Amino acid sequence: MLEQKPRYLSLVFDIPLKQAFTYQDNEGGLGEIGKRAVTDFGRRQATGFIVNCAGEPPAGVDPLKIKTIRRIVDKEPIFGQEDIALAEWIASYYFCSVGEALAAMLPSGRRAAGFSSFAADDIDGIAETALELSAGQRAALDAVIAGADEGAPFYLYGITGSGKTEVFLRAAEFMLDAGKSVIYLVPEIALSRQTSDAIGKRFGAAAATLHSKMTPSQRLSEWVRIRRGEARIVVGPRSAVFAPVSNLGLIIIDEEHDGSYKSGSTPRYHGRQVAMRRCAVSGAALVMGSATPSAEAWQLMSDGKIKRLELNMRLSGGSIPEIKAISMAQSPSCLSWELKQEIRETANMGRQTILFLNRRGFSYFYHCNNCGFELTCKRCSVSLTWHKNKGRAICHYCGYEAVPPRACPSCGSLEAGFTGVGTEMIEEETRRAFPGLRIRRVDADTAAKKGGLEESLALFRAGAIDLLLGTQMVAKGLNFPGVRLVGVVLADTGLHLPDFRAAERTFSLLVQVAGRAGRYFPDGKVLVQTLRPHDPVIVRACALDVEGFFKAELAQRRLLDFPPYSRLIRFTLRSRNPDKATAAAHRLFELCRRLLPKDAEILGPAECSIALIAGNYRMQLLLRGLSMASLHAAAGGAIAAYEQGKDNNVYLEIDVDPVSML
DNA sequence: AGCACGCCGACT
DNA sequence: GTCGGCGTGCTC
Repeated sequence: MLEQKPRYLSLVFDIPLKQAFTYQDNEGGLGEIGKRAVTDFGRRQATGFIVNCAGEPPAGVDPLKIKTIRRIVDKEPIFGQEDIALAEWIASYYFCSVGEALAAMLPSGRRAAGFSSFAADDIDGIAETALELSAGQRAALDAVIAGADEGAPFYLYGITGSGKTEVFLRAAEFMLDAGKSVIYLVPEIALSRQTSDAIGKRFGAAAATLHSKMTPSQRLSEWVRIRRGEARIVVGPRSAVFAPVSNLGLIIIDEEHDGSYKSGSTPRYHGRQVAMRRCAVSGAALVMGSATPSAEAWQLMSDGKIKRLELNMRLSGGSIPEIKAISMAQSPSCLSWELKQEIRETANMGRQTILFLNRRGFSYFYHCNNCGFELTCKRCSVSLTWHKNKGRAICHYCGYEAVPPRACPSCGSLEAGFTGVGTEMIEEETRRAFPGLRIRRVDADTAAKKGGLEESLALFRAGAIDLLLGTQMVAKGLNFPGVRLVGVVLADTGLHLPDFRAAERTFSLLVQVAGRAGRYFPDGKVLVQTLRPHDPVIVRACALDVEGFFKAELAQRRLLDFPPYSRLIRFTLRSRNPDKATAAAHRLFELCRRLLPKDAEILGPAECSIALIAGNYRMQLLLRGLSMASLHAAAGGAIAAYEQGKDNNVYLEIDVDPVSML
């Protein structure tokens, strides 16, 4: 009996519409699940993904409205059933459409990571041929191999230079030998030509790389090599977690704590979360690693849900540099006498300095210059942000408002108020203090210019620059042999962002900076300027006391019900019209309140920390609960109801497990 | 998200 | 008199 050809195709599109659209197959009848098709969609043409084929149109579709496909794009399906299932999981977990999820899984993706990676040849000890393993490395590798099919993820916890990379590579080799495929995730910024080249040399033609400097056609050809099974180990950033490998055996997540694993645009997925899902579905092993794990990972390790493997020996025997906190409490200048002295000395030695500012522009927080007191929200424990127009300090989590005290509430000093520090200011002052030095500033603005960052770093490496001044991005490029001194201009700026992860990020950054400094210039010095040299976060970072930090930080998180002791879903409502944004936020709040489970609560609505972006006013609402499942159900219901009576010109953004609260 | 249709303000 | 602002509605 002749099998009836399916004539009706269900297509999804890369737009926020969650429904599928039915089309008739064209004459050739080549429509198949997993292929793309060009269609007439509304008044334009659009490419959609075929997610279903049937002999009859689905019920509820007006047959008169059904159009015919223009053409089928792909000869062979680009997505298998398991890829579509993963996209459906992403769509339901992150509240996006299946089409948006599928688009993100493609090599050219939705906006291909626009970040410019730079030539930090941070090969982190990757050797072309396998090195002799230390006892610690051997034990870790054996554990990974022995437990590879048991299900629980592994975590290689150890300082920079303890040889995590070599263990990752050996585990990868083991999987490749067993006929399986490997995905090796690295943070966006650290991924350089040299890193991928080094891994490429180690694995030869079996390796594929997907990095941000590649052209779309290069990405596509790598993608095809992976799909065909020619490349079985894939190295890349967040989006490489979707690499179309068959017979997945292992996913590696290097620098697990790194924020670039969380997507900043729809679909707002977390690479680690997707990796866990892929591994769970396929039975593959998952191995992560960092010297400074995320609080979530640390908690899972404490609970034994992630197996912790410690690597605590420094292979090269390199020493940890002296890390010193310098109090800026009474300093009239943003460069302390001591830092200036060290810069001068370094220059006299013919060596180089990196000055590190962990935030661009200005940030304001209330601070007492006499005793170090800071104004924070009692409920949310985040800094209150100064609103000049209202004359009030406001909590951006719960909306709490306070009139900032004239005198310090703690010591009564009048030397209290809102302080701000910016890159431009530092640059100006540094140039004034050291007219003879060749100084270069590197930040998002200067890096935006084509090759601006590359050029600066090349000049720095060549010794044509004496002092490099920059933001986060220089932190990962600290492996310049000519550098002697690393100065953190003001550690507090990151510490006082209105974000419950502020301490974690500041700590992590300082430890990473110090770890690298010691690795690449063992005679080096690290000076950390701070308004509060006795702040436990600063003290523990300078002592590289990760255990101590997490003990205190997790106690605090538990007290305030923040992750990892709760889960979050964040709603952002933006509109040109502030009243509409506010009204929409209150309406969504009401809808959430009605559906809210017992073990959950709503924070807000409140203005976002950055309340006005590009003419859009932003309000936020935070759903917090013990289980993501129940939060999810409530959020889903609220969103559906919200979209029924859609307030026009208000855009709703949903962030599940948000990483940045700004 | 696009894209078109549609109705009110300052310009060749 | 029109160009153009963006509010509204729809996409098989």
